Amino acid sequence: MRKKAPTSQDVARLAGVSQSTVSYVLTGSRPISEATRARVEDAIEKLGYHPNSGARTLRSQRSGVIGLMVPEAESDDGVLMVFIGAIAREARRYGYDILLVTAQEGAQGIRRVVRTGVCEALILMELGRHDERVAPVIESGLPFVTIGKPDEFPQGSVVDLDFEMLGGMIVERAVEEQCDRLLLFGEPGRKRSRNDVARFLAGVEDAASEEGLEVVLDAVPLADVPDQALRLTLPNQRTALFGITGVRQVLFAMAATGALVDDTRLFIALSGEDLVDVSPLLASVPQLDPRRIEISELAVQELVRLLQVEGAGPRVTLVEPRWLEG
Amino acid sequence: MRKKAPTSQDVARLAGVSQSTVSYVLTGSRPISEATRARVEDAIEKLGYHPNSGARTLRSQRSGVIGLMVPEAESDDGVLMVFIGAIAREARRYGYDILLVTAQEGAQGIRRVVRTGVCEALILMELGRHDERVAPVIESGLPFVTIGKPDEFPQGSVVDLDFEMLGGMIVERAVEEQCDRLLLFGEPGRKRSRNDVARFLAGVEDAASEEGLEVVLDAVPLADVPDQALRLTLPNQRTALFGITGVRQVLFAMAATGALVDDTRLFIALSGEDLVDVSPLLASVPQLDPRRIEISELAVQELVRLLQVEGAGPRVTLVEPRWLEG
DNA sequence: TTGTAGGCGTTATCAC
DNA sequence: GTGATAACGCCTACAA
Repeated sequence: MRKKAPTSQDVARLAGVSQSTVSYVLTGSRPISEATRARVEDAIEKLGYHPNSGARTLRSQRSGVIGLMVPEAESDDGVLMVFIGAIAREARRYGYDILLVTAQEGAQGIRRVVRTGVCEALILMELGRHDERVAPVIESGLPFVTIGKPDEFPQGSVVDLDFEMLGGMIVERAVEEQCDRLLLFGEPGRKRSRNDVARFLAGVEDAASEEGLEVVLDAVPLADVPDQALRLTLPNQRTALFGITGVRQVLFAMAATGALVDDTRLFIALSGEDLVDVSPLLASVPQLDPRRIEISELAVQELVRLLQVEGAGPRVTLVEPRWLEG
Repeated sequence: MRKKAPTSQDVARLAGVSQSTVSYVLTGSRPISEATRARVEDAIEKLGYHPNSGARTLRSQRSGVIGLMVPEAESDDGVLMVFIGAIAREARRYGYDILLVTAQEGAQGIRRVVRTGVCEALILMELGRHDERVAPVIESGLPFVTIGKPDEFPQGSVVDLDFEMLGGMIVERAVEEQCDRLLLFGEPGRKRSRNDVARFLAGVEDAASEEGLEVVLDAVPLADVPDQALRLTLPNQRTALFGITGVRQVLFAMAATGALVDDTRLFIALSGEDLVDVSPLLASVPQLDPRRIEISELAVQELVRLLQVEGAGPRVTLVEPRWLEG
């Protein structure tokens, strides 16, 4: 048997004040004497009162809900879950809830959550280059933040990893580690069209030409990894191996061929995927932290700023990668 | 510049009917003549009208939002994302949206989304044995479905994998594959306290005693996998290796020691984690599909039934595992 | 078959 | 410092 939730009317009655006073206590939009505030808060506590979301939304035009546009997860995608969890938690810290909008719904879905007023702001993840969902977002006029830097985006704020710096950092590290060559896997060459990959490669190339480091792209096409893993290293050289995606496949193949053993000839560094689930052994491989939690939290904070600070304009925030040593 | 969304009033004006008629066209709760219905739908189309969610919720006490209680994702957890994505998509098919309620919010969070009326139903994932969040859910009287079978749960519906059958299936397969022993990893022995693990082991033990198969639990404690992988097999025996969690770690360690090669002595079968991201080589390992997508969809369908079918009672649905061959 | 009107529970503008 | 009161946009009896 579901009993009706108490209303502010009930609270008012119990506290012996008018209904509007209850409202003012809640919103704090008007000074209230200590005495009555206490009485009202008592009554709220006693009744277990929570303001009705529908009514509040209807009246104030603010739903307290942020729409999160999530990409279609292809098979297991743990990375995504890290973002989503962090976003949801951070949003709650500011009193907002997260509503999922799946990529599958497309532009139509955006239009729906916007027009119905379910969401008062949006966070967009993994936008394509010319994503059909961008138009309705901009048209809606709602504040939004994208995680992942699109090519151009003057209308909403952007939070992303500084991929260019990431490229510079791995080059720098390779040099420090006495390496002559840097092998990049995870198809960075072929996926150059992606904004983040392009920025990463730009960072690599800039730094490499400055340091005189040889860079080999797509040294290990993921499909052929098993065959090629042993050929990665050259005699009398030390080689740095770095990748952001496909890390597990590459390491697995290398483990199978025994290539992981010789660290006089091979320096491995990684980014992007959690490796402890692959093997505790890899805990000692230096990793460039892609800082997904920080990025998620910043995205929420930025959105809250756009929502709450009068006249706040969009801006771009790039988060610096960090070395995590085993 | 955010332009106000059109209201049903606007639609009514444009269609030359009363506001209530628009409402009736939308809800279908009253017969409408073809002529006016067409005019109204035209106007709706023309204005891009979507009914205001706040108003509808306030009036009807139904928000069209399902709360999804997600567990705290420890590091990368791709499995979770599969559930969440499938749940969100299926919910949309029935006109519902998914709102995230993080485990971190605890019982308080449940109470909040319930009392404020943001959610009209709940899906609960990964409940602990005596989860503090259960009480407020039951107290709320809202319909709910749990994914994962708790020990006892007469109040809400349950959808879960049939873990007992899973246990039987791996034993049966091991026997078919001429194996003398079945090694289980992923700490099934130690985690016997978990309901699903307990059911799985019960299934294994029943079938094994019937078939006369030797079963070894925790043969490979995950932490020691590298050392033990080679000792797994015995001469002149064929051994079946099966695990649900920690699959990647075990396989990686076995790859490194070369233990994967000899399939005359080893039969590997797995469940629970996607392995293609570890290596395409593993695509040929037979897997017991834990059917997460089906479970997610069923959970939503079950919840919709509880919501929409008058007098519908809670029920338990167990989904059968399936063999996926490479 | 359609229109009129009341109210869902808030917020916020008037008054006092 | 506090109390009435008018919307917010929709649903749904009640009339016609």
